[in-house]
Amino acid sequence: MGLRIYNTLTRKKEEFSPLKDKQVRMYVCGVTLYDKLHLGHARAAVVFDTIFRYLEYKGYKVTYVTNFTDVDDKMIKRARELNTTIFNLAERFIGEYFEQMEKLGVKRASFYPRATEHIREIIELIKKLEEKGIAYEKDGDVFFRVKKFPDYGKLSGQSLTELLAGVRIDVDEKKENPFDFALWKKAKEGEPSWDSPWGRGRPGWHIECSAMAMRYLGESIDLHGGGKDLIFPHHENEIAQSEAATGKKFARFWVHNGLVTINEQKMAKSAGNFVTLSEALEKYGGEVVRYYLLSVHYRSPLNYSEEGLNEATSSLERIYNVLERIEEAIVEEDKKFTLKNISPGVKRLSDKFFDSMDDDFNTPSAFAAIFELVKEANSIMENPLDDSSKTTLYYIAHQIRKAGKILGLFQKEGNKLETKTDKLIQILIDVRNILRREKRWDLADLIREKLQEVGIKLEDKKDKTVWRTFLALPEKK
RNA sequence: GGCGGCGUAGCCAAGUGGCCAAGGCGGAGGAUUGCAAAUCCUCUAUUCCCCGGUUCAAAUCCGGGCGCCGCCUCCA
Repeated sequence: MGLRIYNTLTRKKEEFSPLKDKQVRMYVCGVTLYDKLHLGHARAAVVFDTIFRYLEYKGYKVTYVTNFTDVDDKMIKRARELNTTIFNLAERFIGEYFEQMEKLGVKRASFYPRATEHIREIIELIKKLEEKGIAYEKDGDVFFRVKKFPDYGKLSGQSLTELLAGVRIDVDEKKENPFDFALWKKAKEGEPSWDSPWGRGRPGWHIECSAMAMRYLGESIDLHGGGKDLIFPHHENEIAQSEAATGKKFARFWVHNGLVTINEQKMAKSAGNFVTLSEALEKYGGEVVRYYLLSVHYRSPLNYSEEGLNEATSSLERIYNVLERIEEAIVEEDKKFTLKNISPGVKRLSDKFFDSMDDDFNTPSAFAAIFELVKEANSIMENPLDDSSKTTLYYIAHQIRKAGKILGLFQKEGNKLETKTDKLIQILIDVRNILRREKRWDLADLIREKLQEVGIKLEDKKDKTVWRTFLALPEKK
């Protein structure tokens, strides 16, 4: 079955295929490096990372580019407030960005271009538009003439006339049309600026993405992504600039993730309602946050709640529990399977995972498939195990790990403490079991409680006691 | 005002014409257990915001309400 992706441009799910055989060129609008990341940024990063991973799983060679906006009004303002330069500011937030992305299990993209490092490409692109009569210069600013691009509005589903009817943007005297947008901005006193044919200045926001996407991926790309809030005007303008300049279709699939809300309102710095990514990571750990972000379909809004994160913790714990139980139940030589030894029912469940992912990356449905496998495995382990059930168990564990690799989850290994600690825990367990035999429950329970406090959980089975760490929780120092 | 979207159990959340409306969290009861944890079994939406309509058949399509959200200005 083929992968189907919802395309904002056509407003329907379409069969995905790249322009060039098995190569996918994908560009996702990244972040502006002026402040801390919040959960909204995390969502976009995790969603597109999952898409990236799934495309690779499907056998595509993916070139994934996501940019850093390192020059704009906010950067300049922030740098001034902190009495530093936009370059220092950028360095600082890039460091933080990668640190947090790693915790979220976000793989490195192929390239992370920065606007300030592509001024030449940006200028070239603007010149091209100027030559075609699509861009016009006015007192050192350069604007895009939207009237010259008949398709303007095709992504957001609004025609220029409709847009003009509801116009509430400040009318800029320099612009011929209120929807004309800046390609190049004349430098004001003390602002970072670069030489250009129109004098000292800096790029407008939208142009950097067009220039960098083309620089790394070519004039036509397969998939372009970002948050839903970027559809208009950012992506609309990217299309206009790029297609006006090249005469070619800029991106075939436009993919937009839903926004994170809090109390049903969009999470945003300006409104003051946001949860920083660092707070969430600290409290719940990267894997729980990632699970939480993927527990809702990527196009739907996600309303932040602590309960949601707590539920995610419990759910993740359930998955790790079964993986550990299977690990305990089988030995090395059971770790093989041939598909024909697996019952059709179990196979169907693992297919359901991939069918769900094929259906516009339906992760909630994919999780359901995983939980059905979890139930099946636990259920098998209620009874004495024979070769066939061990094979099935291994198959299930294998499939869950495989699914986890795509989702960026379930990759931790349990009970992996250094041998000495391992032995110490075993000593405590042995002592405790002696106490239990002598029915000295108070002491036995005390040992269990104390171990729990340091993150080690004991489970008394029929004939043995096993210990686990809390894999779903953030590591405590 | 224009454009896009949402409303499914206590909570989260799939499902867009047809078996008993997935799955998770939580809760209740039972099994197991010294207790706990983990796990299993049963139960927890005769019904999908409301009202009409189309159809043999609708949560799913159409019309009309009500409520909510996003974009139209920087924003993942």
